[in-house]
Amino acid sequence: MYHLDADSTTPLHRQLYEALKSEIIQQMKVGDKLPSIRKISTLYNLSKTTVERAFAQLYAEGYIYSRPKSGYFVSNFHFEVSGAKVAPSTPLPTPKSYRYDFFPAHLCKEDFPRKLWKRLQNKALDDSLDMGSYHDGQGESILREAIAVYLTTSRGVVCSSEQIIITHGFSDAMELLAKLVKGHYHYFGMESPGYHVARRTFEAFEYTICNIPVKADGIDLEALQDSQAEVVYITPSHQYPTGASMPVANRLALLHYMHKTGGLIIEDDYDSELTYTTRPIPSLQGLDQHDRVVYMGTFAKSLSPALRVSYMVLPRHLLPLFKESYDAYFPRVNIITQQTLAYFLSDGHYDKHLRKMRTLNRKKHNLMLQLFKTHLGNTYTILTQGGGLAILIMPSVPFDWVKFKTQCEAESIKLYFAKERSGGEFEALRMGFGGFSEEALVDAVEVFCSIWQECVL
Amino acid sequence: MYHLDADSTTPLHRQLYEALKSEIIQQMKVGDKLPSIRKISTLYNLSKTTVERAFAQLYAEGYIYSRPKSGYFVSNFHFEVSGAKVAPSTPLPTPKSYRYDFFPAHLCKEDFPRKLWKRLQNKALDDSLDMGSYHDGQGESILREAIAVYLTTSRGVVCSSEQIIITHGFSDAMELLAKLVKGHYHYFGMESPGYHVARRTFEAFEYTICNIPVKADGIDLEALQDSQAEVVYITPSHQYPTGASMPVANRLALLHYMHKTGGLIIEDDYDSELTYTTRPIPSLQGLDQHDRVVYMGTFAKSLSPALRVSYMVLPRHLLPLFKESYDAYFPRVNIITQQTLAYFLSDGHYDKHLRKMRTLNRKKHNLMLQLFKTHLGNTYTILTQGGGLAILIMPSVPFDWVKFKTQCEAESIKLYFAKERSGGEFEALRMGFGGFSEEALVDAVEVFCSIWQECVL
DNA sequence: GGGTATTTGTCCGTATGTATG
DNA sequence: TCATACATACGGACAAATACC
Repeated sequence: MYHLDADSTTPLHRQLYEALKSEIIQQMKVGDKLPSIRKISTLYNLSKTTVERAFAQLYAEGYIYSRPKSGYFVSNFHFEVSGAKVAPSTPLPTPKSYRYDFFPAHLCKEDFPRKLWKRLQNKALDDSLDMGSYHDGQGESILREAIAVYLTTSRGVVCSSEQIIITHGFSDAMELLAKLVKGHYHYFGMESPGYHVARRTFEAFEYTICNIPVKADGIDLEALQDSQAEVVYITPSHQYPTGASMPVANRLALLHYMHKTGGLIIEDDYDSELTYTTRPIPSLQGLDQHDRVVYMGTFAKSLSPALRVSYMVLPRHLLPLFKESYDAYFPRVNIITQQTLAYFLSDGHYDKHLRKMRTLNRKKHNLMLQLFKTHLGNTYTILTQGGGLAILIMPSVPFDWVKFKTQCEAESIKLYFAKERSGGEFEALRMGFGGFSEEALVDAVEVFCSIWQECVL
Repeated sequence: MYHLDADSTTPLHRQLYEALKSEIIQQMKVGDKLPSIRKISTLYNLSKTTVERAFAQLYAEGYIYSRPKSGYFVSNFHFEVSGAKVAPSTPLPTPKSYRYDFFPAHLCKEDFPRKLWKRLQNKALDDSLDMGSYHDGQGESILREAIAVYLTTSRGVVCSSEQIIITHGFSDAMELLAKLVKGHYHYFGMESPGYHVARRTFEAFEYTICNIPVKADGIDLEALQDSQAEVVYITPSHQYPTGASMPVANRLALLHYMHKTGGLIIEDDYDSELTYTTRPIPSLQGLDQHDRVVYMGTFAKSLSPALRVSYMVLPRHLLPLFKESYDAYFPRVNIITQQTLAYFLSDGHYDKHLRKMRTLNRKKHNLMLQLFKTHLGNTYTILTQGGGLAILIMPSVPFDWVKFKTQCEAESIKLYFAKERSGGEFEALRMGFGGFSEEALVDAVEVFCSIWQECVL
């Protein structure tokens, strides 16, 4: 006899379903006949449909089966009653939040064009944007067109929109590429030191990694030619993390070599928009005459890392392969975002925004340099400057790294190291300035510098 | 002698830079000395800084180098003059657009809650959302909380927010998982027939694929146990594409087997929200007592495929592995979208929307069934119904498939086949109704039916 | 063992309160 | 405020299986 409450908020058929289910699990055996619908309906004073509905649900889930005009019976299943519950998982570490976070790729939240973006995204959602369909997996063509125009005029990239693929970040683009040329290439040349995300992506797809040293003028071409690398990843404008810029001579030599060997160059142009002393250096892709370059760019550094939009420009000869293999129906970025960004670009807002960001960040960049000069005397060397969102710095005198790390942790300063040697000895710090306002930057750097001074031996 | 136009919109230093660059490339040799800054400035009546700036840019790009107090000289580079231009790429096929597209996963564009979404996304962008930072790579915690609540109450999934990962689509989730458990498992069990995207993802990561046949009650458990599969992908609520529902008995047996062997079950609950005859069947994950299930869900079928938001619920024992390996700073979905969706869920809009969508789609589902009955007589068999966004149909009489395909193409009808045999013989059609309005559906199905009738032999 | 009354699942139309727009 | 839509619940009609005489 079950207890059914007509006044409850849970409907009667639901209550009956639960009651029957637990009875079936606990009391009944396979093949047992359930009371007929009519019996239950009269017994509990319910409508037949109500009972019917409870039965239908039990049937749909496979607890019972019906023999028409005969009755419902318990299906053939066995519920484990053994107590063994889910193993208690090891407690997860909660990420600490820091007072001063020198993350080398943060932007200042005030610098994002909120109001404008709001207007544009409202407009995007108005314009009969079809939210019911799968769109072009390569990205909205209106956005790809806008990016093609930008790249051609501002970055010297030679391309058309059909070569562009919209991705949700740099690593997404790298994964796509790694998947695309898998089987065609096996050796992946990587700047060393270089951006670990690039290395890891190709590692995951089981390419053999060739580490090529980086010199003052970028990747070492002789070492590259001595290696087996077929696909080589480079950051020619502003090498990550050393900041080296690759001169035209090397660019041309690299292009020539890759043309000769049939290899591929991945040009990661991650922060080319942010140069503070000269105009941005035109892309390597623009010098390419033999279709050997995959160009990668992003809006993370110049507009917002939270938007999650990057892009990749494929060389033309890879397009047929791409069209064959990609999922035409699965875009990698939200359509509203794509449409909004397209407006942002084609209405000329992006150019304005870039100029503004360059000025703002140049100020902070110079401010940080100034602060180091004032507070650190001659105990340090600057390795990288003149662009991006961070300055690379290392001690030029004996230095107590261990104490330094502990102290910074104690003062809630989050640091980012450019290179970590096995012995726990650190070579350089990537000091990001983008995430701070000017006042906050002064504050943070001064705390940092006072600890630094204490650790000079 | 260059022509410099002071009235032009392009700045003078830029004009000079271009002029010098082309002269260097075309006329000069390595080591040649450039005219001094002063000489040029007097010759063209320019300020020294203007000339300096042009030189600085050429220097930054590596065309020239400076010997202090001596002059600027042409760097050691060689520009290819050989004509070999970019190979003309093979012309790409432009995707045809169809008059009647029976894509089995489209929704009706009018059904997306535009106004509400606009309001919520404006609110999201107001609420001091930090667009300057990288956010939680696992997904915004507020969204994960909201999804956890929904899954627990509506889908019978037992989970907390820390188990949830926000992805930009189903295949994204599958890729993450394939990468995560790589090395731990090697054999991937796949429903056959089944969703090819799932198979392909694990193939790309070099798992060995075991195809397990599907019977009327879902995947064949005996065949599974005879195979080597360690990780098995299933769609228990509504098998893709056959529509089979897995009874409790089989669910429990599968869970037991996977517990015994230490394997993993991937439960793809892609369209569980859309059931038209019964309430949604509770998830298999909820029956799991031994932490063996990875649950996958999506907003593509119920809200919008263009939003690009799906999610995955990891079993607890995989969390430490995940935390170690994932990129903490790279969310896979735009933060504004995540925040907006979080509001949509936690304010109760999603539940309402689901009810509405269920009703709308049920109508279209029934309408399509009715139209088939009226126009096709007894020449067909329905294989799947009662849920989702498509009905599976096949001829029950001899049928001229070749003529049918040609005719449909001629009438601009886009069809989707559930299974394509090697010989070009087709077994069943997946007829999507979600993308049509009711009127459009009547129109489309009638055209379809008239062609069908002509092809009955 | 065959006819009949009864039981049974199934299908269909309908009323009511609540929530939505 | 009002009209509509929807989930819930009700009862009758039908036909097949079953039980009984």
